[in-house]
Amino acid sequence: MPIAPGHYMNALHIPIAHLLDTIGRLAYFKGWRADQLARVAAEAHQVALAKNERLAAKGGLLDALYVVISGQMRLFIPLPSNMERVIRLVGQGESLGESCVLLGDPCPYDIIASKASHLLRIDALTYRRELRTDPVLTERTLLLLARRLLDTLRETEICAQRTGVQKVACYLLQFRPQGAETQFEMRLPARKRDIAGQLGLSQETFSRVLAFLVRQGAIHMKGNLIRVNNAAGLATLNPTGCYREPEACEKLIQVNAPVG
Amino acid sequence: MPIAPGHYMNALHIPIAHLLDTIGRLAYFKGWRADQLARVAAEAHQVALAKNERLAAKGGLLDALYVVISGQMRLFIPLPSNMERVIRLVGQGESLGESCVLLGDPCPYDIIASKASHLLRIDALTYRRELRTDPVLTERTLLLLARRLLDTLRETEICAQRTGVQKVACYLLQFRPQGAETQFEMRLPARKRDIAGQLGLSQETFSRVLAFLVRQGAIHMKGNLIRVNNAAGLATLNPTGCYREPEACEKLIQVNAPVG
DNA sequence: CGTGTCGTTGAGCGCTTTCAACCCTGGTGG
DNA sequence: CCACCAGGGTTGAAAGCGCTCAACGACACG
Repeated sequence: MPIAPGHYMNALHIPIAHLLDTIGRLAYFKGWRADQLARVAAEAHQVALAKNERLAAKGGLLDALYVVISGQMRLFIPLPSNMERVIRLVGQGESLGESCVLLGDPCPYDIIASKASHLLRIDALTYRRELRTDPVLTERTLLLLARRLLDTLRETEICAQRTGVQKVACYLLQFRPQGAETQFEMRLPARKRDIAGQLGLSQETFSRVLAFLVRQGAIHMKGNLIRVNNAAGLATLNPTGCYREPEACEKLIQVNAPVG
Repeated sequence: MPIAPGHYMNALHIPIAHLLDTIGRLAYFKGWRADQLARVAAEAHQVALAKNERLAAKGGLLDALYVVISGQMRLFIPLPSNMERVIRLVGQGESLGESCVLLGDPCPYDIIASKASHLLRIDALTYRRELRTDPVLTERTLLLLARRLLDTLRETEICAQRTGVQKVACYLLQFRPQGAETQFEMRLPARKRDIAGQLGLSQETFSRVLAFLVRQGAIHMKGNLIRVNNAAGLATLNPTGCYREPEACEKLIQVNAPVG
């Protein structure tokens, strides 16, 4: 349902009385002191975004920290050919914009709501004031950025793989739980098109690779739900030009030891 | 020149008396208090690495912060097919390892000396103690990681470009100084092979793209020194399969408006 | 003058992209 | 209840681009 333009980005959906409870339950604010939460709840603004509405553009100014109350935001670098290189998908309780606010740098990506979303907007001045007056908070933020940097490097590693099969294998194996040796289930955290953009693939190639893995028996797929049958085999799968000729694949399956 | 194995990683090259002055001049320690510097100089160890010697392996433990006193370190993700995806080149006065030390996570890349190098090794306990006891230092580190995260995103943007020509163009334009509209000079900060690894290209492709840009008149190259003739033109260059057939390129140069 | 490192060039293959059409599902309104 | 539509996903055919392997050239060093 489209929202009237004037309604964008300034709706107040949660009554002030309940806002404190709501944000107190968000993962981002875990461990904050009561007085800090109260100040943030009093000073922060709420932002409502319709699906596909843009919060910021690459190169623009980002003068606030945002915390996702509900919905999902998509951070991506727009490429020639209308493709998107997805940097991060930000879900409920996660934050975005720390680096830009702290350094005053222009936003390095486009930010768009991938679903109808509800954000908390913490002004740059407010944010920096809270950090400055509480070393504990500064340290927490330091750990947050360290974690995000390592996450980004993991993405880089995935994208560095040469073939699509290797990329998808690396990506899926990220979700393997502790102790799950060979089999596990997972759910894709976004549209396949966005996952593809995260792996540096076109959605068509991503689709083909998944279909190939299903044919090989390495995974089983039903909508967004994926069951990995052979985690060890995934990493070593040979992408031998196989996902173009279904019939040639059938032969290969019979030649090689079946994975299922 | 090979160094005796026992000599690796424990040589003391700078007398204690001069160490304090030496590290005080490094960019990383800019703004540190005298007493902090003194403690670090007293407790840190010096590490000498021969060219191509490894400091840490991907997946291994990294239990110290390192600051480059001299030389250059190469951080990269090893790929099947013996290729390297270079994450970062760390030069004099720069540091590495913050995220791993702070989070206790395994090292996300291999670390190898790309030249004979001299490092300062600050133990994890020492490092965390200094951070814990000085909020100013914590805040400085926070800004450092924010900067590094944005730098990593810029690398991601470069690597996300579809064609090699676009990658190289993006990479070169990074070095454009303020106010330099169309022309500027720069020096490649490492071996071409490592730059290629940073762009997600093979060294052969990188070489071919540079040769193509020279033929087009977009740049001029002499060893590691590159002069960009037409910054605006670089970004819009069409990679039309041209760097495979030199004679076909010649025609294109005459058809299109010459860039030089 | 050998030797090793670094960079360049050539030929061929293979993977990914591109553009296109098609399928499938859920929501909507008559 | 069903026709219709939009969004998301799948599949096909063709072409482009980069990788691989190999050989060669340039240069510094001992």
